[in-house]
Amino acid sequence: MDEDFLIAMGYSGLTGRLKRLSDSFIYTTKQYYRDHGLEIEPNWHMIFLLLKKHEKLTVMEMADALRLSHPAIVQLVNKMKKKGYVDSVRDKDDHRKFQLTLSRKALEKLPELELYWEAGNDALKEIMEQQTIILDQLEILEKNIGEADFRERSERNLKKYMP
Amino acid sequence: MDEDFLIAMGYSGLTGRLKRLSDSFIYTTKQYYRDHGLEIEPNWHMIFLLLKKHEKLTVMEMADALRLSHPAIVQLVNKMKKKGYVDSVRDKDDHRKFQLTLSRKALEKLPELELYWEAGNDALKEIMEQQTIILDQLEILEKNIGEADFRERSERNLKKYMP
DNA sequence: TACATTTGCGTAAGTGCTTACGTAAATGGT
DNA sequence: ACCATTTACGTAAGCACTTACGCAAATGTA
Repeated sequence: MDEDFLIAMGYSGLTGRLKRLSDSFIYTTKQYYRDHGLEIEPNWHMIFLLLKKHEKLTVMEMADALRLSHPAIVQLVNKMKKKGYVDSVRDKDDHRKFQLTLSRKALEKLPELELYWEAGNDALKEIMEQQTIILDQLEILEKNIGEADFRERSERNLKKYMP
Repeated sequence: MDEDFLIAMGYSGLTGRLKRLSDSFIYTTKQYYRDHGLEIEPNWHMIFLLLKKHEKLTVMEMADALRLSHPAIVQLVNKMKKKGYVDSVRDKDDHRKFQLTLSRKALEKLPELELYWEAGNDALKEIMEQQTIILDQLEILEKNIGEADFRERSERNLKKYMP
């Protein structure tokens, strides 16, 4: 059994492979951070970079920018707050909102963190063999899914098989 | 805020995009199955197809074929057993092992399930615009990660930045 | 201005993977 | 034949996302 069955499956192996690949990045990144005593989690760098660029954002603005659900952001940000990387201030005009910013601690740590992320990017480039094809290909998938997702398309195609 | 920040991030957005894409497949597939009253979960089709091909396998053999950890298989298979799709028989020669097979119920349902999977594959082909580039590109990533994973490579690259 | 609707955020429960650890059965060396 | 090591499987805890639901604040409408 030395063949990778998911690869052998062709099209229908794609979704499993995406999950497997994504997880492999997440878990090795976690290990990487832990080895160096960094008290951050794998996906926090999205938030760091987002807040570095936009200064302050609300939960919904972040969810919108990252195309994630708002509870995903809430969970992420809560953990970052607990570690003291994110500050949260209630909006004066709209009391439902909280303006989120990078804390002083986050700004101080940022230059160091960026070294680790830079090394990660280099690793990524190696793995991608210095090419961006996969990024472009993913963008096509994302665009097509945006127009009609996997469920909708499956539904339509199902009619061909079940009259 | 109409730009997709993960895409705008370039290389460093890749891992987040893989996660997002993978999840989108998982959740829409779950919805798809639920809409049609199928009592199966998104990733069970890997097991169905694997056992269809190999008749009977142990947990470790499956983990090996799918390149997943053995607890992943145990969890999957336990749920499938609970729904009556998988039978488990203790190996006569090696009492640590269990030989897993598709149940009678699974074999009866298989032809119907395969229609739904076929429609899903067609959807996937649409999303991929009838091309296999992305599959080939993923295989390159998988191969390179197999040789040295993201953590190892990051570690090596880190030395360039931290003398 | 009163009231229904929308919006922002939060919590709960579910899914699926991982790593870490534990136990029992098989294997291997002397 | 014994004991240490390896292998197979299982369980527990953790992480990251989702959908579903709830509440309070803002908005829109008559």
